[in-house]
Parts: sequence; structure tokens; C-alpha cells
Amino acid sequence: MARGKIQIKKIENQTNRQVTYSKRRNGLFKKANELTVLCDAKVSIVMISSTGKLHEFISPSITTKQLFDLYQKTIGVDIWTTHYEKMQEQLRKLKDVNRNLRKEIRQRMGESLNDLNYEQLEELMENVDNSLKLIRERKFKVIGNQIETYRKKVRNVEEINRNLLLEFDARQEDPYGGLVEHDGDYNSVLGFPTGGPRILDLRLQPNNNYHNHLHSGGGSDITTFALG
Amino acid sequence: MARGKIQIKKIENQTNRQVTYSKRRNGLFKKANELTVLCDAKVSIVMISSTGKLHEFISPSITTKQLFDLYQKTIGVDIWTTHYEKMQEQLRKLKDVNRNLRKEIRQRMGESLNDLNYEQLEELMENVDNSLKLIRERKFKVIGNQIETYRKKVRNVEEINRNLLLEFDARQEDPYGGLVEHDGDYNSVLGFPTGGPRILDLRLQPNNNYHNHLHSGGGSDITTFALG
DNA sequence: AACTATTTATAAGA
DNA sequence: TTCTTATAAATAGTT
Repeated sequence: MARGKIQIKKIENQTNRQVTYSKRRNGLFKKANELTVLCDAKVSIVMISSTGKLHEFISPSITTKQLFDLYQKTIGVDIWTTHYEKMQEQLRKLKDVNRNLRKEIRQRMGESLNDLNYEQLEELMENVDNSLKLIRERKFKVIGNQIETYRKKVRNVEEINRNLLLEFDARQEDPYGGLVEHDGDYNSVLGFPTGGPRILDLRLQPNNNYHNHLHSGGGSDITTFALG
Repeated sequence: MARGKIQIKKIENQTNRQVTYSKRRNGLFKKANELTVLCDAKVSIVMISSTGKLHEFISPSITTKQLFDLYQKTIGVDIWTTHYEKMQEQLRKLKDVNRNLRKEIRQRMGESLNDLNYEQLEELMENVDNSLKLIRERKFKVIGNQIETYRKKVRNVEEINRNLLLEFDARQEDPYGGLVEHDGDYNSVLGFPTGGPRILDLRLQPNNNYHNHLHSGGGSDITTFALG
């Protein structure tokens, strides 16, 4: 600002920079002091030079800590106020949205149609009609899925029966098998031998997995029932 | 600083004050920003106007909180360092004083006299001689006090005896008195009647107070013994 | 640290 | 608040 204008950008020469820092720091503090006196204000300046040195100015009527506490409190209050106002705004918007949604539902139920003109009613009707069609389609699809599911269940049960029969056949041929006292008719699917459950568990394991696959990957929403 | 010089003292006109505050605040912040850029420094300015409004400047490379944390840490460390150094200094001084005191005691005991010249020895001798005189005086005074104390104790005991005699005389004349069975010799100071202690307590009360007075107000340091 | 030519800040007025 | 401008103050470069 004297003997030539300077660009406001970092002074690369370290010595010059430190000299300027010192001069301008004094200037700043002087101005701060004048402001304090002239305007009855409270000013705190804390600064750290590029070499890491700390300097401060503080108006005589206060301490840096006091002023900073005040600052924290004020900013804190400000933050809280802002936050509070944002929350209120959000709440208001949500309530609006909510009201509109309820209105739409009522209109789709054929209520609160008084403030709709002909075009709007036409549009609503078309809209609801489309919805009806979609629902109907969906219903058919679900029925189809249900049928398919029952078909698979039946196949599954048949598979289990087949496996059980094979198992029993194998046991009858094994001379060291546990159940040697009875030679009666074990072909019945309804009667299970005493030692059965362990085997049955093993056979049912893959079956459950099959059901899980249907749930995660498939498009069927219908409830399926595990056999175990 | 323009259109006329001003005195740096509070601007009494409220409007002028606020205008100046606003202008100079801008000036200060501008300077602070230039300092930040030119000298690669970090500057925080927090100010409160006379109307209680808060304004702040902070260098872009930092937050007010960060800078203040740094400030606190630096000042805190500084305070601790100062405190620590003060404690060390105090400790050093106390040790010095301690050494000197020990030396003086040794010299007054007639030891460590090697590094004293004639004048110092003369002074020490005179000093110790004076001390001796004072001690002797004190001794006489204490002896005197002790004699006086014993004299008072004797008087006190005599008083108690007299009172006891009066008490017994009174009881002998009282037809409703408790101790009517014995008409023997109760004049002995050494023998106390069974019902005595209560009365004795009452009589001794003023006596203790007397001793207390001696302790708090008087000049005697000798130990006195309560009679009870 | 002092000097000084210049730039910058700003007091008062509009 | 903002603009203007005469003037005070700050300061960049130099010694």
C-alpha cells in the first residue's frame, strides 16, 4: 500500500512475509483497539503465523475465554434455532403430503368428490379402472402360482414316498440292520418305523432348500408351507 | 481518518457509533483476510457490538473452533510451563533459605565457624550473648509466673475448702437435708461426702473460667492444671 | 527500526 | 444502507 501496489497473494520470500506479518499484525491490533474504544465493542483476535506462532488481541473489558464462551453459546443457539426451524418446515411439508395422500385415497374410494370437475372425475375414473384391471390380472397370476405350488408339493410328497420305499427295501436286504424281528408289511407310507426320524430328517433337508429358493428368487408371493 | 481527524474515544452518538462499527468492522475483516493470504496465517476475529450483535471472521483454512482449541492448548501449555517454572524457582529459593538457616543454627551452636572472619565472629558472639541474656530474663519471668500460679492454686483450694465448710454447716442446720445420720467430724478437707460431687462441680465452674481467662488474655505461657 | 512515496481506509456529508 | 471525496492512516519498498 505504499511505494507500489501489491497483489494480495502469498508472499513467497520468507523474510518479507514475516516482516509484513509483523507490521500488519500491529496494524490489525491497532484497528481492533480503536474499534473497541470508538464503538464500545468487544473484539477478540487470535492468529497463528505461518511459522506457528500464536498472537492475540482482546478488548480490555473481557477475556478471550469469556468472549469465546459467548461465541459458542450464540452459535450453539443459532445452530439449534436453524435446526428447529428446519424440523418445523419438514413437519409442515410432511403434514401437507399426508393430507393430500388421504384426500387421494378418499377420492379413489369414491368419497370427497365434490371439489373435482368433470375432467378430473374422468381422469380419476380412468385411473381407478386401470387399477382394477391390474388387480384383476394380479389375482389371476396369484391363482396360477398357487396351483403351480400345490402341484410341486404333490410332486415333493411323491418323491419322499419313493425314497422311503427305497430305504425300506435296502434295510430288508441288510442282514446287520437294526430291525430284524419284524418281516411284516412295511410298504405302507403312513406307518413309520421307530428308527425312522433320523433318516427322514436327512431326506427332508434338500426339500426345504427348494422352498427357500422359491421365496428369494421367484415371483410368487403366496404363502407356502414346509412339510416338516 | 478522513474529512478530519478524530479522537479515539467512545462515540456517544448511537447512530454514528453503529455506522463506524459497521465500516471499521469491514475494514478490519478485509485487513484480516489480506493478512491471511499474504502471510499464510490463520486469523480468527470474534466481535460483539455495543448492541450485543456478534460477528466473526475466520481464515478459510481453519474453523473458529479449531483455532480456539489450538489457542486453549497453547495457552494451557504456557500456563503449565509458567506454573512449573515458578514452582521450581520457589523450591530453589526455599532450599537456599533452608541451607542458610541450618548454617546459622550450626554457627550459633559454635560449629562451622571456619568461614567467619573476626568481625563476623565478634557479631555472632555479641548476638549469642544477647540471646543468652534474653533467655535468662525469660527464665526468671517464668519462675515468677510459676510461683504466682501456685500461689493462686493454693488460694483456690482454700476457697473451695471454705465453701465446703459453709455447705456442710448449712446442711447441718437444715432439718430436711439428705445426710442426717452422721454427726461426725466432716471438717476434714480430705474426706468428701457421698453426695458431694454434684456440688463440687457447681463450685468449680467459675474456677475453670478463671483459668481460661489467664490463657487467652494474660502473658503467662506456663502450663496450668485444672483441679477437677 | 526509520523513512517516505503511495496506497488504502474512512469521517463526514449527501 | 450506499456513494463520494477530502483527508488521515497504513504500509511496501528502501535505507
